[in-house]
Amino acid sequence: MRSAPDASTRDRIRDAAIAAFAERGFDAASLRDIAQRAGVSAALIVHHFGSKDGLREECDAYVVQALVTDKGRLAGGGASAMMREALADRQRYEPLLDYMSRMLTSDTSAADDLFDSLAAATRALLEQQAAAGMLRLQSDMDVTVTAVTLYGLAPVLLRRQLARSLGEDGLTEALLRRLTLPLLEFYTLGLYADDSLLTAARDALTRPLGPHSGKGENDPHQDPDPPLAD
Amino acid sequence: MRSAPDASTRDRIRDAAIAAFAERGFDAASLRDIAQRAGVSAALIVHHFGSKDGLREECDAYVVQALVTDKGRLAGGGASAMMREALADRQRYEPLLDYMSRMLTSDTSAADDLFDSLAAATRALLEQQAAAGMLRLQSDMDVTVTAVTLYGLAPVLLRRQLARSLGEDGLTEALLRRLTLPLLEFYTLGLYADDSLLTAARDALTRPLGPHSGKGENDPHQDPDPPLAD
DNA sequence: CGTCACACTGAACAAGTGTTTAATGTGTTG
DNA sequence: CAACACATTAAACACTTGTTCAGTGTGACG
Repeated sequence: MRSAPDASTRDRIRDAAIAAFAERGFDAASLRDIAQRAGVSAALIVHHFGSKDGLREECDAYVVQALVTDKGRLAGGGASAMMREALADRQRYEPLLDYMSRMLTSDTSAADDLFDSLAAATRALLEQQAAAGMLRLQSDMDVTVTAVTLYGLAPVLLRRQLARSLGEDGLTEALLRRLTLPLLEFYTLGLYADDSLLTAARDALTRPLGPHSGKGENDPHQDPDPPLAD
Repeated sequence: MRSAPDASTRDRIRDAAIAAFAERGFDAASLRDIAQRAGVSAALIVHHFGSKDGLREECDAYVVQALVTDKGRLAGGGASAMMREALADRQRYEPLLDYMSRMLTSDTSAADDLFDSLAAATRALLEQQAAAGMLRLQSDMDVTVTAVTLYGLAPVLLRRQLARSLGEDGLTEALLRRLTLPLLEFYTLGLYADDSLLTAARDALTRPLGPHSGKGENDPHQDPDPPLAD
């Protein structure tokens, strides 16, 4: 993350730290590395932020604010808006997305806050669409909100694999264009042509108790995602 | 000549390393930490694996094999089978899932191999279902395969957030049960009640050139996931 | 002017890192 | 037995880490 040349020293350090943490991870990025990027001494970082952990906390807070709070950027669009923004100003947002990815898979409370914000934005969007009659009736809205949030985040967390798997070089505009229709078809029509899997799972779940209630090889419940065809 | 090398010590070190890497990350897990878990000295690890990086490579390979190759565990079920297995033998698979999560978001070729294996398993499953007439016609099968793989992985990578967000404590069986129907409904019926978003995106994409082809505020293309209601 | 505050630095420090070395045991083999 | 191969270790090594320390420069304010 490159900050404006006239940015305050504190801000330059923070931006350099975000870039370094995003690029190499919190442990691997050293204070001296960050200091060099920011053009200052390592001691000055401690002077300003108290400790490396203090620096991290400030970076966490800044990234959350930049991605969520700031301008209510996500309030309207969920994770998709994030990716569009990232494309529009790639130099600026790429480190933020990298940072966010590392954050979301870490066990920090800042990660929890970020995810909650994203989920809240997703919920707001879905409720707005539900009010407009665009949404199919959901059997468990909390699960839907969480799942849609997860599914919106997956291409960001795994964007390297996503791009590589489809022969693109990063989240290019061409790639997003190629994803658009298939994903919208998925969201509109689903993946399956009939409801055989669905009704089978429904039957299995409503059956009070299986033949032998233990966890056999063929569990009654289908599960997250590519559900099995039994 | 040489009696069969005492594999048990090597294996104990490898397993301790996988647990340590999964728990604290590759950088944060020290050789001495791993050595202590395995009940050996740090020097012995280097003796057996050459270096910490050598140890990592062996752990990577082992995890890939345990998750993918071994018994063709995933060949039939994609990421969903993984989670079911993880539930069935939690003590054993939890470190593997943690390790896999860190692996998939790292920039190693082992991560690429793992993802390719998972995608191949997903493709096999989808093609089998397509042959059985269960699948809706896909406009871009490669995108579908990649997306379904991503969506299957998301609950694993973000399982902490998934569980926390739904008030559960980890990937419990109760949580998987609760996810089953909503997700299958999603895969069977989609999220939206009509195709307004879909046709709007189709129109926008097939329109040869927009009013001003630059990247304006309202891009022609919808994008990954919670698509905007324009 | 003095002095107070503070951004800022190079050098040093203690702790931890991966790795090397020299040595010890221990079993197998000729 | 002697000779060797090899698992195993404690100790040392060179290096990096986050942090501290003692100081320098500079600008504001009396």
